Amino acid sequence: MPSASPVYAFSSALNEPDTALAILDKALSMQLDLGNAHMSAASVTSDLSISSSTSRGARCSGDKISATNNIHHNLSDPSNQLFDDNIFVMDENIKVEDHNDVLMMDNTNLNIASSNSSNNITTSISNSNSVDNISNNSSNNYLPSFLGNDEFSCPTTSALLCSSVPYPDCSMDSSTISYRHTHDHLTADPSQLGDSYDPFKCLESIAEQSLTGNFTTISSSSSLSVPFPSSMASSSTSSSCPPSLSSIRTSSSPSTSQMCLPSSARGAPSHDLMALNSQSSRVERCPRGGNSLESHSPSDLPSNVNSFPTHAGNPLAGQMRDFFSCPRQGSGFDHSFMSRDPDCRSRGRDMISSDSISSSIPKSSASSPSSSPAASLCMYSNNNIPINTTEYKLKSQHHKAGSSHCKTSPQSSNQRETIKVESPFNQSPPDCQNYSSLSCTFNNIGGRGGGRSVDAGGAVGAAIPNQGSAFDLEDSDNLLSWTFHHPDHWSSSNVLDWLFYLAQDLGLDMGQFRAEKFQNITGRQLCRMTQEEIISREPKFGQLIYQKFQHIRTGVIFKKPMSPDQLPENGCMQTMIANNINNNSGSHMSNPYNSAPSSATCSPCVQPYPCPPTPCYPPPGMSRPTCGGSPEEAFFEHDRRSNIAATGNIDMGSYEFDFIDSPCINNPHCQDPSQPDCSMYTGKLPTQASPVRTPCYFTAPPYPPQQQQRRRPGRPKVKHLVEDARRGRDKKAKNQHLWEFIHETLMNPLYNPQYLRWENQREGVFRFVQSEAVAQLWGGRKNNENMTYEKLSRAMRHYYKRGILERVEGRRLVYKFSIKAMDRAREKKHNSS
DNA sequence: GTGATGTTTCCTGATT
DNA sequence: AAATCAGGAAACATCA
Repeated sequence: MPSASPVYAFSSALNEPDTALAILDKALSMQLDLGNAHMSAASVTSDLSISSSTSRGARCSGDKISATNNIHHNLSDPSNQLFDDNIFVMDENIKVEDHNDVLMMDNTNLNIASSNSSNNITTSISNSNSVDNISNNSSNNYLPSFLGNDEFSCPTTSALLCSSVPYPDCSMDSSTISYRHTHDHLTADPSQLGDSYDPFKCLESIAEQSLTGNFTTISSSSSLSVPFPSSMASSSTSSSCPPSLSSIRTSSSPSTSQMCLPSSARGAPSHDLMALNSQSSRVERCPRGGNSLESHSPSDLPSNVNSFPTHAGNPLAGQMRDFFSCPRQGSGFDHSFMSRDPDCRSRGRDMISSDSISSSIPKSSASSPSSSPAASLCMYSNNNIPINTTEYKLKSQHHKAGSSHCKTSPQSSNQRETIKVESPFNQSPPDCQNYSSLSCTFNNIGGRGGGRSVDAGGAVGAAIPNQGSAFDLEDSDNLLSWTFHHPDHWSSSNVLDWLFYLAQDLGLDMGQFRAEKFQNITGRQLCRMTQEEIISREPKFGQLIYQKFQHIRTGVIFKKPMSPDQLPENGCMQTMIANNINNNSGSHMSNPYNSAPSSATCSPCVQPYPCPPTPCYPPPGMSRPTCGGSPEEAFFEHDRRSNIAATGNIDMGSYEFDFIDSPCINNPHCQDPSQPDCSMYTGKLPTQASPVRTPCYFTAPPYPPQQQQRRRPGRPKVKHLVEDARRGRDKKAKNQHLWEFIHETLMNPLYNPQYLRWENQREGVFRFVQSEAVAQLWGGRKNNENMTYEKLSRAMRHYYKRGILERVEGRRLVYKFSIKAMDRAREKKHNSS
């Protein structure tokens, strides 16, 4: 513990609402990532300050963990007088996105708790009522080292600079810190700034440093503890709101919870979900869902709600990501793996397999399956334009049928016939391989634009993200990626997602859950593992894992595709999902795989059945003309559906064909003209006596492995397949050159230093910090979800010849812009400004 | 339609 | 062992 109470740079400033908001505004306008600093500041100030940061500060960090820890820290320090009885704890999962310069705050679990005793300080990290337990909880990886836990992420550079919070283990060195040469107050060692320290100037300087590229790198290896000028330090104020702020009492603990709103928010309904932004936006009831902001007392918090920081950002869409800082590596346990932040996890994923990259970065916000409180934050710009409201649903509050967005579905989903197909995996584990080419879709009710609920092995239902296409879901970090594939086709990351999903659903103690033992296990491998083997990896929960996995393996249920007349008029998937949920209001909620099995057989391909590429996988008993589109047609359908999902015009009544999982794709065997016709398909179902028609297609098992034709080198021909894909794409973004994108990303404090960082900006030397994450960003820019660092790096290497990049010998992931490229980048920036 | 340019995809092999 | 690097080859995307 630090010997003296830290004086927080922003604390006193935040005690003056106008000043606080001004600072925050400034930070926001600069798109500045304050990292932990702001939250730290917010957390140690009074409720008044928190109310400011509720709307503004979250943008800066999203790292509630440090806030909590700082609260803990301060409460533990009897000399600290900064607290009174009204402490608001900003929970994690706060994301703020910046759309058109207007703040949008968006959080899955905005828990505003208050307490008048330290023991009730909410921490949904560990769900502990005891503050002391927080630091002792082994599952909490994020505590500052001065609390006795080494797993703590250092603040960002800007946070270090602008915060006087002592981070003993977070040093600045020449590779991480650049100061703008001309700023006097930053040219010196920050620790020597003393009374000259000015948070405004600090912010300004950092922003300029980040955005202008006019740097001088200096070396400093000292740990940073910027002394705050005594003149600015002051103790916290009372719990009551100052005249300039109105007060909102939160629902769960009205006696103590109080949230001070900027005066502009006065009159807003106290129990409605709000976004607070006193200066650039107003607060109103959300028009769509009517969800309420729920304030939760500590006891209200689900035990597992914050087991992982939820990455709710959407970098692929060019939006701000949340600023969760990854836990630091290197203490014997790979916390990047534990982290549900895909950025943090990407390292772990990299170690797992490159084929799991597609889910490294979410494309859409989606609540964690276990997230309980719904939150829908609505922000309005000054011109009353609603800003990209994102909703997170309560389990019981999905899109209501008949809402303005959905017409009522005439057919409730539970009336659909379901078919239970005994999984061919229900045999002893070694048999799994015999059916390895099974390509089934688990994605059969939601379709594009709809979420899904899943059952992690018959556990419980899950909240369904209401937005995003199926592909979004797969890509997102909502732990549902495994639902897209048959267990035997799970990648190692699918396995991890399932494990974490299971853990969350069952409320397993993450501190004891050794999911990392399955880090390199694919679904097939898991399929082959005996109970003993699983238990040997995970002694505590191994049996449970085994049982749940067997449940999934053997309990695959497919639903019959709906005929057109069963579809909602406008094909609103949300309606269907809502109905599905509403009609499954029992304890087992809307589980597409858990419906009562039916003896009904799958009807022949109901058009517009998206058939798999033929001649490989027509559903058994189906003729090619009905079902068999060419691979190109199938691709068109796929692409068309993607577009539909993107536009919200959802075409209904079809299964999703799992292209990703299709063993046909890139499988020379499949394109063998000698392959039997679809109807002749010989793959066997476990119950061959009563073959059923399902969207689950079989092909001859690849075992014993056949001699596969070697693929010809080069990019495969997919002529005419991308016509649809072209539509609607942002040409400008799409045509951006890779090197320009890289440079732009480097200049963006949202991604630098988290994804990319300068090694020497003046020289143009930079390094990939999270190579796959950058690749995904690039892929997002180009609407190419299959982008990998491997491919990106190939494109980068082409630049060597063209004189855009220069080789940096001996250093992995390090590249260097040529002078020519740097000049061009400068020129471009100059022209654009 | 064509060619140029800039990737993208896949590959083999080497290096770290 | 896996990630990364290097670079060939070919296909694709876009633009002029």
